[in-house]
Amino acid sequence: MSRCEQCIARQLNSMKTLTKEELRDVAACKRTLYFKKGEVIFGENELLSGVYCVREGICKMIKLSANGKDHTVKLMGKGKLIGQRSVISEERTHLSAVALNDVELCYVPKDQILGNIKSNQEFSFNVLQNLAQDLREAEGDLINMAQKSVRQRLAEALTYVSKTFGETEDGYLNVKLSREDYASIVGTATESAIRILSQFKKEGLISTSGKRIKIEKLKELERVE
Amino acid sequence: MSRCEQCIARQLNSMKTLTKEELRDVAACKRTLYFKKGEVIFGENELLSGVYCVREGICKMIKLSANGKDHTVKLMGKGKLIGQRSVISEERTHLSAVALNDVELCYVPKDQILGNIKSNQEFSFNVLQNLAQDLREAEGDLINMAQKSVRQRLAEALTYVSKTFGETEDGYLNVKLSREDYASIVGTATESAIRILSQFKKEGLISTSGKRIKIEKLKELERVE
DNA sequence: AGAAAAACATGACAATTATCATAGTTTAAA
DNA sequence: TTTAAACTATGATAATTGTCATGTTTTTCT
Repeated sequence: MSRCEQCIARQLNSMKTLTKEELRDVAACKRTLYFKKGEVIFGENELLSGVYCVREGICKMIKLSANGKDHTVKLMGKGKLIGQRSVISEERTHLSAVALNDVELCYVPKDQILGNIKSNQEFSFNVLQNLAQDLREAEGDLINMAQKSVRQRLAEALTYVSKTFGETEDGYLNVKLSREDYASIVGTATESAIRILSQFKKEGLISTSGKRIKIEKLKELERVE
Repeated sequence: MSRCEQCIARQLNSMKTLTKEELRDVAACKRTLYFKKGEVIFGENELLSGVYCVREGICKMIKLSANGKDHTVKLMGKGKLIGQRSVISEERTHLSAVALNDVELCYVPKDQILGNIKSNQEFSFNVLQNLAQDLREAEGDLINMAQKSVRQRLAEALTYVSKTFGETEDGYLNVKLSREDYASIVGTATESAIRILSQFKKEGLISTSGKRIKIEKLKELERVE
């Protein structure tokens, strides 16, 4: 009952370079897993025996800190591969993966992935390009953290969520994140995130309905100082 | 007159997985370049036609910011490959590379590198593992920036420089960095870096002689709060 | 629908970090 | 060796961000 050929993920990541036969082998050993909002897919310092491909929903990659306030390093939406880095470098995980909402994941054993890396040149190069891209993004985030204010970072987080995960017909962000989530992404205290979002509201840059957020002035938000 | 076989860099990066023949081809098209302290190897948003391998000296990868204060993303010592990411992802550079002291670089055209990636599975996988490693480090830096104080980050920068580039027989750091350099690495104002280094001195964690720095109490420095 | 829990909001204050100013030191170049 | 330039040092003050406390609103669960 393998349907890897039609899987959305195949359109979105390195899997698209696999041949029909390779894909059939992946399908043969994959498993579909479901996690509810808040459930932990894996923790820090774990050995992974495979990678997870996000088929539905969003996961957050987080790092716990001493004071209990964790930092969200990145959000993984549809088609993203989780655990790829750890499997490739054969190290333990250094981040946890947590379901941000209800998610459906496709689990592929690492031997299958590594096997394809060794045997399929195109797949291997595609994974390489993906990692290079991830690296660029990580360095970009690092620079943002170093050079921009909390206010700027929060504005960017909003536009990022809008662009990456889209908006409903009435203009609200598709993804519901709590203020605490935003604080964790931006790297600030929850109260600071709340305060700044309140400012954005007063300035008319965004509006809210409950915890739903709507970006009113994208251009201005992108130019926040 | 190719001496790639003996090159120090061959011990330290993916080049070590190349066959004798491949290495000979690399040697045939490589060029050795020299840059004096402060000279720019390449700037931001440039297209690279090859990668640079550090044979002697240290380069810093920096990102310019609006206010003129740039951020040092990483230091590249002996054996590190500069520009690898941009060449692999076929994007423009997003960082500049600047000589931190006098450096000797080995330039290898990108076709040579990409060719080896396509043809030598072991080389390709090694590059993959290197990128995965770089990614882990970048994410680690991001988390440090988000979760730690300037004081903690500066303490880490000192131990990092000590571990990575070593010390002279009399215990001073091999690499001479200005306070401004440290500030740029840590992501803070130069005055703040100066102030905190002064504190470290008062606390006996380090001592200085001119701009040379000696770590006196490594353990305590690693545990700075 | 109603109660409990979670999330949001905001004030007051503290801590950290940045900025500006000014002076002393070290380094490097003439 | 002298002299300018660069770097280091430190105080005073401002700006940003974090913490604690408290009350309100929204969501969730029964």
